[in-house]
Amino acid sequence: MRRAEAKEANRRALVAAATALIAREGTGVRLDAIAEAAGLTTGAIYSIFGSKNNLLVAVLADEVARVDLSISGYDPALPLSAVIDQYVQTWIETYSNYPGTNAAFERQLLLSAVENEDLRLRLAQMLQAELSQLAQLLENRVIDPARSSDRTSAQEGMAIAKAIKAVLTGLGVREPFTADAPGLADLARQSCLALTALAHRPGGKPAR
Amino acid sequence: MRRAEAKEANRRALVAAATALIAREGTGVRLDAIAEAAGLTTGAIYSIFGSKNNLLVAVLADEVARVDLSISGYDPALPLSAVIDQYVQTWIETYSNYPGTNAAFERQLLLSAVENEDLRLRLAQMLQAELSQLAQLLENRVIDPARSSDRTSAQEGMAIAKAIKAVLTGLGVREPFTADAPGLADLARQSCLALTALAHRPGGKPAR
Amino acid sequence: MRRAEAKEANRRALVAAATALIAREGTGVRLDAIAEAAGLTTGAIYSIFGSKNNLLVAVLADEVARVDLSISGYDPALPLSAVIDQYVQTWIETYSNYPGTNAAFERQLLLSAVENEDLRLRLAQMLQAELSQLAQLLENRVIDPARSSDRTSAQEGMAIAKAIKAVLTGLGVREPFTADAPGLADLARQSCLALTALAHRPGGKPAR
Amino acid sequence: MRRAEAKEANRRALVAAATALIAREGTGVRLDAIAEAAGLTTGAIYSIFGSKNNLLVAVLADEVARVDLSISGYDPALPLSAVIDQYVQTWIETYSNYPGTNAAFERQLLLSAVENEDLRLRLAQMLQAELSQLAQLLENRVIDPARSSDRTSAQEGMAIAKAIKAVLTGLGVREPFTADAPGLADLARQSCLALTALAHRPGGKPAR
DNA sequence: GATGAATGAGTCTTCATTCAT
DNA sequence: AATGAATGAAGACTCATTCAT
Repeated sequence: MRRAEAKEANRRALVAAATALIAREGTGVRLDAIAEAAGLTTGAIYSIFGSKNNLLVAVLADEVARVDLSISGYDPALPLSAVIDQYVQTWIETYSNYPGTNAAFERQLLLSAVENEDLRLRLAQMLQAELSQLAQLLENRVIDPARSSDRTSAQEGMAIAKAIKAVLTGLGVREPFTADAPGLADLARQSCLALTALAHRPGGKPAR
Repeated sequence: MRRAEAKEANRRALVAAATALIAREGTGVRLDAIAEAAGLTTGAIYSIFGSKNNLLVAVLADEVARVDLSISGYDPALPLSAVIDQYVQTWIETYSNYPGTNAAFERQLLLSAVENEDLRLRLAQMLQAELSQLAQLLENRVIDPARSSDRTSAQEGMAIAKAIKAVLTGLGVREPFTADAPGLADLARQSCLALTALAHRPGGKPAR
Repeated sequence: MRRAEAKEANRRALVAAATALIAREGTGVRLDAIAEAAGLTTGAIYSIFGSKNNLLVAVLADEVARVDLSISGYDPALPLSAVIDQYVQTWIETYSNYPGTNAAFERQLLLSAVENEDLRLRLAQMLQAELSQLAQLLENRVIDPARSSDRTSAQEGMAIAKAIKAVLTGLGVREPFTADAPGLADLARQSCLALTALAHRPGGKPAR
Repeated sequence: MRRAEAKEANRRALVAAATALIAREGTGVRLDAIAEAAGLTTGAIYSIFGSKNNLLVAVLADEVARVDLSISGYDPALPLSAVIDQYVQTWIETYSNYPGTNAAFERQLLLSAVENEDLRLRLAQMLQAELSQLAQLLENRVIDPARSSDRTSAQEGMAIAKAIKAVLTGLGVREPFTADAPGLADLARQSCLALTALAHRPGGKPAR
């Protein structure tokens, strides 16, 4: 089945080209540019995806899959703050490794998604999935090492997950408008750790 | 000077119309639509602003001015958490009062400014100003009412300000993709309060 | 109001250009070609008509108006056969004067109309109007000069009108596929006159 | 020779599918649609016919063959009006049996052939053949049963044949634009019978 | 200063056709 | 012989911008 393989390869090439170009120029990229970057023609895009919109959705789906893989399996014994620290660390690395690309890509997608129903639904779904994964990771964790019986409830896990996601998204979105890129990583880490306060309860002083 | 007055009135009408439409449809709105909403024609936009881009910049500048006015003068005696609470409260109200409009407007501008250098610079400047104001508000505040001598430094004020802004921006940007709009206000409040932990120091009690 | 006049002139130029080109090449003509022929640009077509389809409809409406004018006022005293003769004569002249153009235009429109709902409805309406006019012209006419009291009923007028229209349309549509263009006029005339037989009644032998 | 048989079967399937689709959607149908309807792929069309145009020609040729078969052998003793009646009856049946299909097919081909030289020549040839057959059928027929020696000449036969064909084509082409489909059969019959008047000569009684 | 008709470059999309398998 | 993925030319439509009135 050489045929199917070739098609799959082209499909991947197009998604990769699209991802890169979208990160740089936004979803307004011309199909010609994407096709050329993939060594194909616009017709191929239509042959494979049917429309520009479907290509965008495919690009998004691809991203979802990648994220799904990266957030798995943290040691169940880790306390809350350690898990958060590790998660943020991963985020920072991803963020720094693909200089600008990854974050820019998400920003661009967020932007277009507001005006594009198809994309909005997909993105909502993807973000929801990410959130659930993170919430699960933060659930049933020791809050204060000194009191190991005190663990995060599912609600707390979700609340912290939402707050963390908001902080990171906010930092990412605002990044192009701020001068001090260097301090970003630290701020992200400190802020997210501070959010553990959302789980503290009456034993100490409650956060609520 | 009737001429000048009329021009000024038209200018205002166009900025208002543009603000509303951008909030709803993004910066991709057609000039025709903006002109019509303002009871004028596209030609007027060129007469007054010279280009679509200049109109967008004007819209943004208008917003800056409005924000500058709203964040002023909190009682110097208020402790850190009270100031944050009040600030978030204001944000929530703004957010709810102009259903979607205000927040949507910022979202749209924030997101599309990435592709537009003119806009990016203006927006960076505006966001920086907002940030400084907020940082100043949070500076030299009592952290823990029990220890009134323990006050936030300028650095801490800035750090908390950045974190708060990130949380609020993140919540705003993600909002169109999340189901539970109702819980938004609470989450915003709790999260921002949790960020006071950024000011707690080893000597005092850790954030609760 | 120079503005409006200019627009109206452009509108007419576009309709004329479109009519001519459609006759020659069919409704598949490129908008560029039409615009160029009218000394304008494609944008003008969109400014004035909004879409290619609307232009086609306008072209059709224009044709309707022209036909409406040409079929009016035959002497009420003329007997049936004379009216038919005159009508066919007019048809033949129109047909010959615009060498191919007119007939070709109708043919082309008939063709595209089958696949274009908008056009189909308009054309149906136009053909219905034409038919009614002709039917009215043929109603209450003396059938046999020898028996001047014997006149066509409304039903008979309509039936003959339909038959005449069918013959003429049929001849027009088949014309590009027949060799003997010269005999066309005569055949049209004889055939239509023969259709008066549709009105003969029991006094002679009924046609029905 | 399994290969040849399979090819022939595919050929037939494609012609049948094309005929049906052309009837419904016109010659603008996509090759994909035709191929799919025939259970094949576009490549097969090129393998067998070489081009879309050749397929259309083949479809037309197929139709010619079918028509040749259907118009044969009317009783030589039948008078003119009876032959016409029978012919029209056949037409009406064909028309009604394949609801719309058959007539629609001819309509579409007739109309689109104008823009396609290959098709035009073929169609001209086919229509000429049909016409000759019908003319021959109408030649040397008794015009008025009361005067059996009065028979149609070859010229008269041809004239009536042309007129009948024009009427039927005209009715068929106009059909999609008229409301009263039910009356169509009757009108066709009456009109064609009225055309016998084309054979009446001064000596005999005038057309009734 | 405002009007609004026209411009025209920019893009997505369609589909007959090709060709390696 | 048939497949079906890719091609690429063609064409409709959008919209910021211009400019005569």
